[in-house]
Amino acid sequence: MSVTADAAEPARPARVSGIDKVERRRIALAESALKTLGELGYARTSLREIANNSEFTHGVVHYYFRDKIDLISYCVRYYKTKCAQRYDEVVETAESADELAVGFLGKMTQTLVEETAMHRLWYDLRAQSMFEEQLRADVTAIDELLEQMIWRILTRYADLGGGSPTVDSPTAYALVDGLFEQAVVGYAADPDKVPELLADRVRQVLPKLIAA
Amino acid sequence: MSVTADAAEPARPARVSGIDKVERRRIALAESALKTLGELGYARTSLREIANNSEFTHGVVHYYFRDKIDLISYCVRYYKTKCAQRYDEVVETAESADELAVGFLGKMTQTLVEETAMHRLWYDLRAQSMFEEQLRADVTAIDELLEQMIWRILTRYADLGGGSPTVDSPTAYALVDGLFEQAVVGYAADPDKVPELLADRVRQVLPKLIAA
DNA sequence: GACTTTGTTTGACACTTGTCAAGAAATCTC
DNA sequence: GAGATTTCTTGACAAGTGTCAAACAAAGTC
Repeated sequence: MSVTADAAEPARPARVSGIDKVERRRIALAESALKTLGELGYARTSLREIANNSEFTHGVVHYYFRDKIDLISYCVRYYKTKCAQRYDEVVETAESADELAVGFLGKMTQTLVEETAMHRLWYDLRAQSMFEEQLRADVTAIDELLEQMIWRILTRYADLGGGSPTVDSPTAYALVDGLFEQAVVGYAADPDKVPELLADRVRQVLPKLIAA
Repeated sequence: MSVTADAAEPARPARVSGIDKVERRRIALAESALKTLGELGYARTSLREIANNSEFTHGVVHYYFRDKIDLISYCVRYYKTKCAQRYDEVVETAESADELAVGFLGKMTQTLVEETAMHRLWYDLRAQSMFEEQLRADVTAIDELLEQMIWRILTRYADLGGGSPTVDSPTAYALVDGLFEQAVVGYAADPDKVPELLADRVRQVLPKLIAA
């Protein structure tokens, strides 16, 4: 799936390198926008603020994106491609249930700490999607992606342990996501001990979701 | 605990009925504001919009609340008092684990359907609290309240079943909350079947959280 | 009934927002 | 290098925001 947004397309000749350049600009703008969005949240982020925190002017933003929703939507889709395969390596290399659990928990706490802003933004945007239908499609797409990710981990974990999951995929995702969101919210208020607590809790819960 | 907000207090003589009236106005404004907030979400709700959807003018809002944050904060605290004892009756009257589970699930799906807007708002505000420190104290207070609520249910459920919980209180809350938030988000996109799915999933998970 | 306090309306302020358009600058094409 | 095209800057617009203050109405006090 392409991350190309159907933005305002100024009549452009068939020049491939030019299209690439446009796409690179869009990505650069999206990355800058994501940084600002992650810090300020959806509500307090304006196009001008995004432009100020970037090397571009606010006019450029409107040149590459039709409007604000178009930009945010593009950002969300771009972001999606980054968090999809976060745990894939762990899933593939682990040779025992324990090893998988440890690797998973490690990556989980790592991304909690290192990409807090992105996770904050994700939960913000998911909440916004309940009020703004235009965000809904992109948000549910990411949600499905994350659900599949958790499901891959859980089924592999069950396989390695010689068992099988006792909950379905959406349930497993909701449970793990509940723990993770709790950690993200708690981390914003006071980072101390939150990663360890998250790891402990997920470690406690995982075995309850499979049976021999 | 009082829901009195430390708003702008115009020098007021010791007239008790007057204080009550002020408090009643605040509550009326808060209720009106909550209705608008629940529909539009935090980001898109302005003081004027709140005033328009009420019987008051926008000046009155500022007369009873110092500023926007003061109003929202008051609303959140007021809201808290309403969801605290939602399941208390069920917990007290249930005489078997099954009866408790059925009652709990019933109330849960009921509030999901009947108070969708409030739940949407709650998840929105919790996300906002990650960006706005002024909301944090009120949000964590509610989170603790909800956690205690879930814990009361789970321990009673375990008691009635002759067992005891196998997870601690924050974990239990995160798990149930994850399922509930999934339902709220899903309900906003497409209400069909969501309540039943929620009930099914919680029913599946509950037994996994206790052991004989 | 005059007077003070309390409550409400109205209109204004300074500011930010998204959006756009006109033109300058850079880049490409021949 | 001339001319066409793409990219970017700048400034403006209308609309909406939170906040506030002055005028007005209501109610309570003596």
